[in-house]
Amino acid sequence: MKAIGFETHDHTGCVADAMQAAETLCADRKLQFTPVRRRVLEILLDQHRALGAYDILETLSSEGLGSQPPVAYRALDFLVQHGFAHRIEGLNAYTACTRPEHDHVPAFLVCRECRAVAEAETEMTRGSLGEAARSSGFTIEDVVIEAKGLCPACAGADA
Amino acid sequence: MKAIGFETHDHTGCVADAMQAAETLCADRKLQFTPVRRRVLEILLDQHRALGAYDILETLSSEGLGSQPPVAYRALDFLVQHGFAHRIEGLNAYTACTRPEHDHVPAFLVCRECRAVAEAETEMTRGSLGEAARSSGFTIEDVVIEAKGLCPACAGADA
DNA sequence: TTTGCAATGTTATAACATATCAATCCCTGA
DNA sequence: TCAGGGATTGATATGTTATAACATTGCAAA
Repeated sequence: MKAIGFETHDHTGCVADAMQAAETLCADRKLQFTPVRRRVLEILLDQHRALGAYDILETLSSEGLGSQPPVAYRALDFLVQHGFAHRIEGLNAYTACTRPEHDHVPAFLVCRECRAVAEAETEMTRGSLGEAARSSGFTIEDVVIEAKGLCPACAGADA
Repeated sequence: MKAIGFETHDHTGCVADAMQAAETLCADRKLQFTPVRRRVLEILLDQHRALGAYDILETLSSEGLGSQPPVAYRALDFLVQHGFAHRIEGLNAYTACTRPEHDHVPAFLVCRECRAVAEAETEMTRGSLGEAARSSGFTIEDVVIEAKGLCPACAGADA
């Protein structure tokens, strides 16, 4: 139970809502929202920060849901693939998506201390990068935008 | 000897120029441009694509310049720290900086096939992200922007 | 000469990720 | 209802990237 977008909020409700949304989306798209996948998303939502695959695996393992790396990676791949989670490249870690409903190019604010993650909108992206790409004949398939720094809580703790 | 910005160019000259620039900058800033550091930058420049630390280590090792991982990582850290190279998070790899002279927030076009890397300018960045950061009290220290896709050469090879 | 400091050398291990193949589940059409 | 096929899981092994920890070297300032 940490920061989300670095503000406090009704966390229990936020997790429940997100899980409900995921259930619905999976049903609509005829995706199998299996126990492991469900639980991994729950674990990610519960934290609002980036977790490594092995962090997740540890929790799964303690709950008898699987103990080998592929278990965690498969579930994470599924969640990322379908937009329920994002991979944070700068940390080799994963975080729940705060807006699974609509298609977006996410940008992240990632705290290097506590690994809290806030997800921001980005209008641009296709703009300045898109031009550079077009003019050189490069085909963009995916864009990653991550800002690393200190969240309010950790900045305060330092001072 | 591959693409740079995905166009052909005078590669020998480009490497020599970049090395010369690095020499000068190190002298100005009283940085030790040691043989291993020099050679690693050369290796990166020679390729214009992202190389893993172990790729580099292999070359170093074959030349008697060191055979253990820390050798490569230390040199890469130095180069990245001082702006002579960038880390490509999306590949866990490294590439030479094409503009070490001026301070910039780089954006990369990274080919997922051949790992060729083009470095683009970004005017914005501080803009939309900066606002989100400010309003939530987050302190940005570093921004990573990477677009993954297909370079012209690899897109052509597919078709 | 001593002391300090940056860079190296060296070993070991941590952390992250995937290939492979067998077994099982679950939907769907006959 | 049951056979087939695709998706998912189980399990083992291994590959890849990165760092901790500690010893040593080399140079230069005090």
